[in-house]
Amino acid sequence: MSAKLWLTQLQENGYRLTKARSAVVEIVQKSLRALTPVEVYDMARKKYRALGLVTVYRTLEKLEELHLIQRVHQPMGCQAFISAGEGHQHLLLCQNCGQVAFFEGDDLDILTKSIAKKTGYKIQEHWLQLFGLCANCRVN
Amino acid sequence: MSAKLWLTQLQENGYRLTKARSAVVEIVQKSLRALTPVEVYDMARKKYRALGLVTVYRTLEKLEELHLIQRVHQPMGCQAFISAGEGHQHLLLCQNCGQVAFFEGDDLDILTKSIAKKTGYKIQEHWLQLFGLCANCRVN
DNA sequence: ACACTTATTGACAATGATTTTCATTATCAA
DNA sequence: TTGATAATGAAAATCATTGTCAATAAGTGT
Ligand SMILES: [Mn+2]
Ligand SMILES: [Mn+2]
Ligand SMILES: [Zn+2]
Ligand SMILES: [Zn+2]
Repeated sequence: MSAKLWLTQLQENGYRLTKARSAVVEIVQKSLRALTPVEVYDMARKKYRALGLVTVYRTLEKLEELHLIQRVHQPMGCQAFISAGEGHQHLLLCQNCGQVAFFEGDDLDILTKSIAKKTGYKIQEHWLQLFGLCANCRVN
Repeated sequence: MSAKLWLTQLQENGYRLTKARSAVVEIVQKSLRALTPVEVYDMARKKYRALGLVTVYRTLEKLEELHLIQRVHQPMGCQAFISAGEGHQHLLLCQNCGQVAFFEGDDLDILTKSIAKKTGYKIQEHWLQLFGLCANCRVN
């Protein structure tokens, strides 16, 4: 999905198209690693100087609401966002450079059924996240 | 593990045994759901009125350091702690009452190997967390 | 039991992150 | 072009966490 499409999505949901939003979207959409609000602010201000940090927060809020981005939880902190995968996907994070890869096709059915039986819980959701080293960082 | 054992652990690691710590430990150790620092503060103050919130933070810090508690990440927030499981375990959270259950015996080897091959990543860790309804909340 | 050393405490202040308020501005439908 | 109003950035407010510090209490040795 391109930045243009994100902006369209915003418009289609009744939000106006502004320079501030464009700048934020452009940064977040193409980032390969999760960014914090301040990081987005710093980077996006290179494209649009007048941008305010508050607007970054507000824009991220809307992008999350539209499922265009998702929050990334990490040992070091949980306030970073990354362009969201489509459908049911999971994250694989490089512990060195932060690069995020998506993967799908996990089959946790057997596991969840077994856990459900053992614990008596009705399982409705799961979070799975892998950590490691990306191809680049692995060699260096 | 009992509250008494936690206090012993603290002592064995050179920390002194105090009323403040006892109160915090007693609350956190027996809780079936993850508690935030303020929740711990409110609950522990019923046992020890003079307790300060700062001490709760400091005690939780030490308990985490000794792996007696662990941070719980949830959609609503990531600043709650629960008595830690032993060894490699995962969490199962009740979305209604917050009750936490541990489980082990997940076998993600096949999955991680497949992902490693596909992505080129070297996988070193994983986070797995299940969400659902506990036996009680399921019926009510 | 007592005295001594020093870790621990709670109050308060400082910081950092996020949210709210508000007057001004810019978007977009008419 | 105009007008209604969503969106903006600055500043202030709130909330969570961390740092400072003088007073206190835990544990050690006597
Ligand atoms: Mn999955
Ligand atoms: Mn596991
Ligand atoms: Zn990397
Ligand atoms: Zn429940």
